[in-house]
Amino acid sequence: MPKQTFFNLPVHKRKTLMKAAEKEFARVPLSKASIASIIRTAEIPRGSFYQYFENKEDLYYYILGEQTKERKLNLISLLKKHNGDIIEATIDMYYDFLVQMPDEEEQNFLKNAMLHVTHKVENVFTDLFNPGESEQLKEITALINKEYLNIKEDKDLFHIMQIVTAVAFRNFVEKFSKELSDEEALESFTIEMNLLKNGLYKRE
Amino acid sequence: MPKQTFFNLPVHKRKTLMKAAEKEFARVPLSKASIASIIRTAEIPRGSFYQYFENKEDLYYYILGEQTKERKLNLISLLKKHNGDIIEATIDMYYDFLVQMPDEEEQNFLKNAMLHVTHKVENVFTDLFNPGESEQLKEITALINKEYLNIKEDKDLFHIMQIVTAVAFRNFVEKFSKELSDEEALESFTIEMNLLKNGLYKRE
DNA sequence: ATATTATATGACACCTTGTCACTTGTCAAA
DNA sequence: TTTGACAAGTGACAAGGTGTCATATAATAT
Repeated sequence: MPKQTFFNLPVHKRKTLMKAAEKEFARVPLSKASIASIIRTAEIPRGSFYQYFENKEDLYYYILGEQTKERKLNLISLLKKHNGDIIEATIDMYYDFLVQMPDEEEQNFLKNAMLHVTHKVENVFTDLFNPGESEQLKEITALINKEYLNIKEDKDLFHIMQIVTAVAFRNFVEKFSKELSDEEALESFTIEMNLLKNGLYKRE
Repeated sequence: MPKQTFFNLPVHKRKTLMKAAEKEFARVPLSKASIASIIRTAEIPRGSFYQYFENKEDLYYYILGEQTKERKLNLISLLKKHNGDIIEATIDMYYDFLVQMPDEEEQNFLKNAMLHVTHKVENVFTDLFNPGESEQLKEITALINKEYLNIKEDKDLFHIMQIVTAVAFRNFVEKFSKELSDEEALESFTIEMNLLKNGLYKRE
């Protein structure tokens, strides 16, 4: 987490810094990103950077976390739209990602995040459904229609969400790494989501 | 890929170098690993390193690839043991990983690989089933008993393998990141594998 | 007005990487 | 055995990065 000093900053300065960081993380993956480059762009002295953040990663995961907040809201509205059908909501979300992704910088940022995933990055994405989190999680689980689902106990819901996000995540990565078109990516994704719904094994 | 020069090296020297590299990659994740440290341990000059490898990553993915070869053989034998039941074979493999993992260094190496996954690392793991690969893939797909599976076309098999590996992989990462005991990890994994078999959604 | 605390700053020590001019080894042909 | 050509070995070096710290400055409380 950024230090308090960062949050005390005048909005203008804070935004400039974030902009510069996003630009750098869109340019190259985290491991190749340099603080030097960020502060050059933002025109702040080196010492100041360390006044605000522990290090590169601190800043990076902060940005990623902020983005997740928006995505969480999106998921909630999609669950409502699809009567709590978690798979349909996920498919819709996947579609939004592919088609609605606005500027190129944001796309590159995501691409770099996906291709050079660290566990933390993946968590930020799957944290959409992570237990022990905010009240938002409760809102989400309440929205999920368990009628559809093949679960006995409540904790099975957690496993289902783990599976859905793991597969969805992998599909994003594939989309970028194999440079699939939106249509190809969506087809592949839909096939896998249906396999998840119905089971990989034949019904007896 | 390492350069030819590396393969021309006397076995002794090559092994020393690999040992040193494995040690370094067990110590810290790829992004923090340093060539300087490797050559210090292996007692080879800096210039030589670049005679053998493009860079850190080149060496790293080579090691990871070598390890995959062994794992592939393991999978083949497990498929035979389980009559081509891909889920049962995967569960068995997961168990082997957890329980049979020999020395601590190998464990740390894997841990670092898992927690700081890049797309390439994940691929090395899922490449167990990647299409377009060796004849071994044919051997593996031939071994898989499609009777069990809920597939119409042959390409669905690919999707099934993607799903199984994505979920298995995620489970490994969770095991390390949440520091689960072998029993906990295995329980979670088995639940998810069964959900995959039978489907996340209720049968109508 | 003064003390206290928060913020800003950039030079610095230290570390890494990848390169390159140069040395050394190898081996087949003369 | 000499020679020459090519492969391999070597370490100093430039370029660039990180995190820290002593010092300067601003802001705030007393």
